[in-house]
Amino acid sequence: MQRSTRQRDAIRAALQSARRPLSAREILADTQAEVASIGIATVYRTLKLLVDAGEVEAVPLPGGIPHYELAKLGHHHHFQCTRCERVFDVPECGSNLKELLPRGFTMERHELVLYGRCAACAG
Amino acid sequence: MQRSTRQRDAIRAALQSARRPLSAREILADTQAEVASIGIATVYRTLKLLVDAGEVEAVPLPGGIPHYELAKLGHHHHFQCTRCERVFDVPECGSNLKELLPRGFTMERHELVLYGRCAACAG
DNA sequence: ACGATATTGATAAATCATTATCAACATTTT
DNA sequence: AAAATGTTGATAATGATTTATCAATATCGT
Repeated sequence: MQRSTRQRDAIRAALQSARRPLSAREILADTQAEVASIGIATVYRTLKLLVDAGEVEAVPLPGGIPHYELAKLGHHHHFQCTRCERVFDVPECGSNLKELLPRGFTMERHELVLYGRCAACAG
Repeated sequence: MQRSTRQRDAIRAALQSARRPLSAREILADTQAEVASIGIATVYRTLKLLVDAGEVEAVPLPGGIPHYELAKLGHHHHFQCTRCERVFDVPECGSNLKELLPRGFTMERHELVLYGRCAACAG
């Protein structure tokens, strides 16, 4: 049976309050304020648990490590700051991507990642 | 001074005839027809050379390894087949992505990758 | 509170793409 | 052709993320 632990609560809370996708290391850093002894293994284990439960989704990034965010945010895309490397959510792009496909190809999903400077790093 | 070798010619030829981005391993496999003894180190070394020379561009993929294609193909996007993993080019999407940015963010570039079945795998 | 057992944390190990090493070899220059 | 040196290929090493191990600990049902 699955148990409720301070570590798991802290990881869920970190994902909820960040309002942006976090890497495993970011989650570790954020949760250490709540559970000082937490280790990286627990972060990875819990992320796997939450992803398998459908509570969290992995965000794959071109040339980067996966980030994680709460599932059920609706379809949207991501922005990664080229200076601080943080990832942010941006709204869906709306264009009809299926029109781009060569004949005979079928589309299941798409990933769009914008790169640039976030507000904090733009100055 | 830089020398012309069978290996380098084979790698250039593979990238030219593929007409789609290739991974290092795909390039190795394709060039072994021409130079049976070619090794993976030579593929990586030559790719680095060609990228530095501006002749080839690396295509970063979400959750995947970089693929390589000839530079100066103009702006476009990519499609990766979820079955055979091959990557294909698709035209630029055209929508105004800057509209998606939060206030204060600036955009430098973007990566769009479509996923699905290619014509050969769709059946 | 107790017992059963799920979970944790430190760290060793696994994974895997990429790079470094270096003797053998190929190419270019003389 | 011979010398000089750039290149190759096998493989060891690297680097970085992720997973496995296992004794110690925390949680939950009784």
